[in-house]
Amino acid sequence: MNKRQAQKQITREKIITAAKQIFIEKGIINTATAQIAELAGIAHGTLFLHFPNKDALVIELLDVELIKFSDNIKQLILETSDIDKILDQYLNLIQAEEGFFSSLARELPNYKDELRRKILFRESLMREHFHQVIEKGIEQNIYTQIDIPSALTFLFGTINYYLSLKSSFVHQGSVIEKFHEQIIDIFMKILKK
Amino acid sequence: MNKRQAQKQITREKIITAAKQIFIEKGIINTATAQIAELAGIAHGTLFLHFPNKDALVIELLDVELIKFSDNIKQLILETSDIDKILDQYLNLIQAEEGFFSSLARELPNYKDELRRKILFRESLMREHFHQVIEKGIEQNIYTQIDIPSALTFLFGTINYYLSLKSSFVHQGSVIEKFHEQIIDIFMKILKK
Amino acid sequence: MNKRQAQKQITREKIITAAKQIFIEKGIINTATAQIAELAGIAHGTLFLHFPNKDALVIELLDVELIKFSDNIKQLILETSDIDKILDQYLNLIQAEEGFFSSLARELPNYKDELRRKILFRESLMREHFHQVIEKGIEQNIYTQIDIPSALTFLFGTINYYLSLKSSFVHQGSVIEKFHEQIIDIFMKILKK
Amino acid sequence: MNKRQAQKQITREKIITAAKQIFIEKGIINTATAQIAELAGIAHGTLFLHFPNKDALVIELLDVELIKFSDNIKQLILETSDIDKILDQYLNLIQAEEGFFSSLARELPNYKDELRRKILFRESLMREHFHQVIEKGIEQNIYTQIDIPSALTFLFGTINYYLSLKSSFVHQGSVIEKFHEQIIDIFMKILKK
DNA sequence: GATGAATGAGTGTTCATTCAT
DNA sequence: TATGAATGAACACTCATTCAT
Repeated sequence: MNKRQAQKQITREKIITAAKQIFIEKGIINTATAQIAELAGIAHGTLFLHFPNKDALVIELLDVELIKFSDNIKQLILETSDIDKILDQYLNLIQAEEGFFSSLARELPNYKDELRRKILFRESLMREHFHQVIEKGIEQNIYTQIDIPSALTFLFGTINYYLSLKSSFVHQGSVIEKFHEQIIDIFMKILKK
Repeated sequence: MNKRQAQKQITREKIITAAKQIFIEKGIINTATAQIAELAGIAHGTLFLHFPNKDALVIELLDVELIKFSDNIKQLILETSDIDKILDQYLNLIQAEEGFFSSLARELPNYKDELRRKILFRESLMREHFHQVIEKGIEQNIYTQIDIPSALTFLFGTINYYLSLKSSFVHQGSVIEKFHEQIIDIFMKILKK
Repeated sequence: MNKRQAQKQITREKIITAAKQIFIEKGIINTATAQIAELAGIAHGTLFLHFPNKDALVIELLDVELIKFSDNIKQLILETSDIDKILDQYLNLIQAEEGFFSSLARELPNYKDELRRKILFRESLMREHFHQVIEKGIEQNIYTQIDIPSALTFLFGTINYYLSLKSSFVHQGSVIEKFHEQIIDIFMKILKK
Repeated sequence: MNKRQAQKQITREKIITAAKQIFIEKGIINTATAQIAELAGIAHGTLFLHFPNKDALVIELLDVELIKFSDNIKQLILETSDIDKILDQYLNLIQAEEGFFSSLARELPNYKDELRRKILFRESLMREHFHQVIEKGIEQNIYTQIDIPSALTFLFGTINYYLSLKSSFVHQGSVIEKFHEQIIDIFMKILKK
């Protein structure tokens, strides 16, 4: 990569970084592109040189984060097949980026169809991982016969609920940390024979 | 109430009715106050005579609906103490106003603190009702010893999740209807001894 | 009309007047709506209260002027049936609003289809008047047998050409005045037996 | 010319070619320089290495074309001195590049003074050719005594009118072809004794 | 000579709120 | 009490031109 390309990459990352920071602090929907540019330390127009429109920036921002997250999860599942350990690590990963996931949970229902579908597709990949592990557990007679998709919606729905209303559950600190054990307990209760 | 007050009341109700209709169709956040006024058949300025600002209108709108809903729930609980029957009826009530609750679930996380707190307070009253019934069940050795608040968050969180992402779960028709049985099944599983 | 309506009408006219002035000075296409509002002495947003968008303002502006003009022409044609006298008066009328017609000739080809069609429809009404008078003259054996539409296109085309390139034909003053006689002479030559 | 100069010349021609294509398709005024560069297959900045600004590019583009055209006309006039034959050929030449001349007629009135003057100077050379032929015809008593400049303005004005409003006269195909005969007929009528 | 990333002023349009009528 | 015209800051996006590489 020559200096030109490197510089471009840096600018692009400055935009993503600024956008992520704002996304976490107050959400992207109600943030002007001019503000993002200002925080990134670039001209307003420059933003549109790197992203054709605001939506594309949001997609990129979310994609980058969610792929990182997804890779971590895959790794996680290779290491163990104990649902409670996986779930424990999963919650730790969310907690590490809780600001991000909290914003995502809040804004997701308001995204345009295409964008929402994209994000939910990533989530469905994650569900897939969990699904397989639980399925194996059922075959091995560790867990009860259960409608796995419904059980997972309970799990993801609950986590989503905590995240989206985070500021109502905790004044500061992490919601996920606070309810970490309860989430695991209840979910394991659902799986129990 | 004299004639003037009566007239004022009528106008106020026209606004609330119009706002509710729009709230259900497309949410209030992305609706201009001018549109609400137009649908209500009043002048734009009149709206601000009855509500100091847009937020106050939203508060009022939600309060009216949620109180109605809450009253129904209270009634419900007096009639039976079977959690599955209560839950069944509870889901029916939500389904009857699914457009409303779907919009609420989508918009709630984006409301300003005060408004969100108000709404969640109403929800907490509902939790209270469920809490008592479950507690009694535990005492009577029908249900297992469990952290009731956490279990309820699973319940409300899941319902909220279905509602807020309704359009991703069903193309038309009711999400709650579609997942009615699963919700009850999983929740009863949580309570089971 | 009450005071409210009167005030609204005044504002509307302020916008039209400002728009017309700018239209004459430099054309509307390359003028920002903000500049029109500023010249009109109103807030930028107010402009869009009176016209849903810039195009609608242009349409209104042109319609008002062209209807005035058209009415004058109708009157003219009732008074005489001598083509040279009618043409003489026609050119006087254009000259009286030469700035306007010069801008119109310059911008017309660049308008969007619908708007251009609207304007050209007004012009076609004018052609109609001329057509009838010439036709009568031919029947009365005063003018030669000729393809009237083509002859009129020569007339309107030429006037349009002078107007659209006005600043290339005269440094100041009126183009139409300068070429008044030549236009009539050549056109009468076309009609001559 | 060394290799470097040759390369420069090639790039310059790529730009002109691309610009001409766009000029014909949709006019230059409403086309971004970036698009021209893209079509030319060069970097955006390179364009400004060859032309100090957008206007200079337009000047060059038009100059190249108009000189070609002018040379054709000169040739034409050497071959015959019948005005109707010259005019016939002249219209054929315009028709062969009708897209170009239509764009020119539409945009010309909106060019800045200097540019417009330059273009009109080329046109005046053409007028000169016609002028001489007609003058000779008058001396030879073939045509009537007439104000030649005015007559020519009728001719050029009319052609310009057809070209600038081309899309209003024909949906597809050539305006000039459609009105070819009428233009000649009327113009010959003007010259007739 | 060629590149292409960066600039920043400018565009038409929206909308919660105010206030004279 | 009701009206609705007016406000003006805010928005996403464009584009001719510059300049470090």
